[in-house]
Amino acid sequence: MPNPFVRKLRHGADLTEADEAILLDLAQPLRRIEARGDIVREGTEPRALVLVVEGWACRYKQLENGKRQIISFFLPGDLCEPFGILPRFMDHALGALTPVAVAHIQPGAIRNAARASRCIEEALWWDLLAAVAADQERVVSLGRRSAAERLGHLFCELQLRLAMVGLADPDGYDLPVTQVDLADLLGLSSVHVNRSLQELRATGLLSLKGRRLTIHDLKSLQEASLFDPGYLHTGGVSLA
Amino acid sequence: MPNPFVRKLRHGADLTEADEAILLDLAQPLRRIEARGDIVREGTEPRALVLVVEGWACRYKQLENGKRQIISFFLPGDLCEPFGILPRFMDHALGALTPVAVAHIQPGAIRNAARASRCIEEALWWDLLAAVAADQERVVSLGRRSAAERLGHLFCELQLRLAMVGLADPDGYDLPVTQVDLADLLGLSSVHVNRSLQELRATGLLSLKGRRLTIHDLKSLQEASLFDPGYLHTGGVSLA
DNA sequence: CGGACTCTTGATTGCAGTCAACTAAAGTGG
DNA sequence: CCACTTTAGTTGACTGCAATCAAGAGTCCG
Repeated sequence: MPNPFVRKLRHGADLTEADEAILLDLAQPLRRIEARGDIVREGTEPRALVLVVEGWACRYKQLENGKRQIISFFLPGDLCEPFGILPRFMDHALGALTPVAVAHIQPGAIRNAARASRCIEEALWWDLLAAVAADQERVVSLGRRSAAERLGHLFCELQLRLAMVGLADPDGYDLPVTQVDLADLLGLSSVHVNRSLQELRATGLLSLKGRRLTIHDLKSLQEASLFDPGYLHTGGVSLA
Repeated sequence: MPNPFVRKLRHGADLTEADEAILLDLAQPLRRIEARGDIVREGTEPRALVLVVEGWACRYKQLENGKRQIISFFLPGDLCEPFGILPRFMDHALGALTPVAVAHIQPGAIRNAARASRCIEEALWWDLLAAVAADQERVVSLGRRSAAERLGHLFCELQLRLAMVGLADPDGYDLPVTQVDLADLLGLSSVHVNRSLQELRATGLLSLKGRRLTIHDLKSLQEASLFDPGYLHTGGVSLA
């Protein structure tokens, strides 16, 4: 299986073999982090962009009052910050939800790759746009969707994103996170996540057993969760 | 007063006069939209990036169930989408909260400006990072902060952002939006916003009368709202 | 076979939503 | 200039979703 980063970017532009070689080169030396470890701690000065190659990670913030909010999930192939730039310091942390392997990339190297190939540039911008769209859709979930809708919506989103890197079957995928993680992403308590999951199972639209999520009726689940399958811009973008 | 776009970008890099001239040129022909009108409707194909020059605007999504969620506020000087790219279609709408004046910019023109000057490139990336950070902080608010904290946090954020374009006094600023708008941004009902505002006024940290917000004790308000003044990266970024 | 998570369930509490009525302010038009 | 309308803000009563607290069951793993 090719590198998930390359594999995902193919959805954003028609990459040539040369393009793919450049990208593959970027995603090179791997660092492994154990489950629940921090990839980058809050408040530190980042030295490189983080690309997730294996496992699931997240961006999160630990509040003074003890609560945790996960801002985004990162799947294999996901860049944890916008390409092209490094923040002066981390205003949030990057954490591993499962054991992960990451690559560290210099923004300069990515910008060079983008300059070298119009397709790479297009693909990277497309990826950035999709990441931003997913985060914004999370705002909508947190603000105006019920607990069950939030869960359903997330499951639809993950189905799409995992499919792009070949990690989803047509009827579901492995969901290697705990209910506490889901709660911290969706702004709920873990108890309420548990009850809402039961509610979803009761609809017959999906099953969740162990770490395996099976979606029996994606179309209906999307409707029930107010999910718009187009928002990740799977159709690409235009550099205009 | 100089153009707010230029004025804001000065915080992200040391722009030369030539840089500023280029940016000013981009922000040129103005289009006016009445309060509550749409700048760009959801589902349409955008033809240019939108830059807000005067007035307040927002990104929002209208749900099937009738609810509205505002995803971000845009102040004078704000670009409504990441520079450098156009989405194929709008998965959300851009609306005017007050009468606004906007400029339409071609992503190609912006990318050219970024290529022409390292400082412009740096400033634009810094701006993108700050916009993303603000959106992400909103996720934290929606997920894990109480109603009063959300309001207080927002007021602190706006103080900072407005100050960057010279639209805030040291002790407050004009807040030209309704309580319904605030509710739709913060994921609350307007009734609850009203009550939480009274609660905030009762603390003595701020007053809000008519369209004028006065912050009596910014430091305390920041602490009460779990606000981290550094998160907008006012210290700049590094292209590394 | 502990021990530590994770998940599940029950009981209770409370924050925030909904519904509804009313006030105040600001237009609008005859 | 004054009825009339519209919009924004305020208040009260009630409801309900989701948080919290607490305890028990299931699972994984050293």
